Amino acid sequence: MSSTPSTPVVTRFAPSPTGYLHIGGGRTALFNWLYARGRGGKFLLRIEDTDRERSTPEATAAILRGLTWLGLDWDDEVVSQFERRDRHAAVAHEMLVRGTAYKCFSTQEEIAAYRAAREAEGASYAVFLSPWRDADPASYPDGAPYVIRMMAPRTGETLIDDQVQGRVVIRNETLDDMIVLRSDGTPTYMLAVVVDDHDMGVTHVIRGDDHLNNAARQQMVYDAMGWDVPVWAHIPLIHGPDGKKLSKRHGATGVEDYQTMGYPAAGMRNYLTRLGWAHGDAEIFTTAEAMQMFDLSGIGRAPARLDFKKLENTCGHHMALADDAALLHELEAFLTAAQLPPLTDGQKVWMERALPVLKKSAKTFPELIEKASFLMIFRPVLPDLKAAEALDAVSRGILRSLTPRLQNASWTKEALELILNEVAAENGIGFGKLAAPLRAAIAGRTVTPSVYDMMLVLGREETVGRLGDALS
RNA sequence: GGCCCGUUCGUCUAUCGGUUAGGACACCUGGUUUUCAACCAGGUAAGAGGGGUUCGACUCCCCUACGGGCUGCCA
Repeated sequence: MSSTPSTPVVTRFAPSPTGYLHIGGGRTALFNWLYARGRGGKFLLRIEDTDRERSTPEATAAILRGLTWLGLDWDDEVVSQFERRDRHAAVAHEMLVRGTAYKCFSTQEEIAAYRAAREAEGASYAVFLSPWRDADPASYPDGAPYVIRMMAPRTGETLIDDQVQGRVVIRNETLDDMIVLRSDGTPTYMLAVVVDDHDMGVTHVIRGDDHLNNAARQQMVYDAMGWDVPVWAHIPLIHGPDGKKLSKRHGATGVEDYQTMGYPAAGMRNYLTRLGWAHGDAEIFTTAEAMQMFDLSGIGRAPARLDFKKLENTCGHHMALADDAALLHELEAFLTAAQLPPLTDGQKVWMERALPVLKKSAKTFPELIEKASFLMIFRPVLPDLKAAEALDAVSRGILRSLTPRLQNASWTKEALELILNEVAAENGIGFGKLAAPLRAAIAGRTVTPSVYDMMLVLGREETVGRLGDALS
């Protein structure tokens, strides 16, 4: 590896804008981001939009949104690969001058025929060997279209010294002279990535292991141009819960899907970091801690399966750990993203009071809202079937005796505790028998946070009001 | 087909030749308790199979099986 320890780290994420940000891509971006940020380096973003047929500005916007939601910020301007096509072409021609590439006039039909013939011979592999590789320029056909092919070594082997996969050896005879410039003058991906990574000063290429084989060919381009080869780190792809490659039939594959499902971003980052990477027994950590700990050697070599239960658990920890004000903001952002009605001013006040308690037991925003349902509803509260059952005649009588005492109580947990215990004792019932109808009257349902927490959040006026509604 | 990569509890993983193979999620049991959670304590559960190397293999090598990737004038 040519980059010395003193070289500042530069990583990049380079998605193709052909759809939303895939969860696997999100994790790749996260790894690159953590690696750079943990070392005071740069994290760059490049959009690989050279395929004009499939690239759309909407997809680019979706990718940036996904990264932003995940909390991954990038340095410098976003680079468009397409806009750099002239530079790519210039490099291809420079390779021609250097004698590390050549013009090939073979047509696609000729290439197909070549392969078919080799296969008919029973050849184990059929890399195309261009007849123009060693041709005399004098024999070039006039004005015929041509591609520029890299003059790859035909013998020996190429070594990829990969930080995750180890030393991977690829025999050069299994690699063909790949095309670097198409007959229409546009660069191919293999050329464009190398030129861009070099020009952008990328020192560490951390990407999916579907590129592991490509690395060998790309390394040849670096060599052909006399450029420093970056540090390689090819990480395994994420699989679905069934161990198969993650695809649409698994459901959520886009980063934004996870946002609308209500996972907090911090939990998502933690989970994604831990998926396929480990640092001893560290499980729950902040992003700052992740930056400290993250290293290439901790990345596993086997594809990891997505586990929603663990994702939820991890998110639960981060929900509980979250700063209240920040959590409220994220909750509001979630409501918007999920196209749910925003909080009213009154609900917001209650939510601020409820958050310190509710966040401890919720794993996702939908769950948080579910637990906060008692403050999302308006008077008069309509009890559901079970709540109505809890409000039988006897219970209503007891609540009736409770109400006046609440009107004069100081609104603290201790004072309320005293009153409720007294009322329960006076009626010769356990606290549970009192809490059930009280809960039903306040929340209209039988599963809620603690009655004290609800009363404290709602305040005296609302609590007494709801009791009155239920008893009238 | 060829080439490349991978395989430890159900899942994510620790281990980097010598451990009762550890942790986390999930699951089960118990505790706490005003409901549901949360929380606390405990428990079940793993080295794909077969050969080597070695005093000793989860760890190193080979084969097989299974999974994945690449094999484009896509990225």
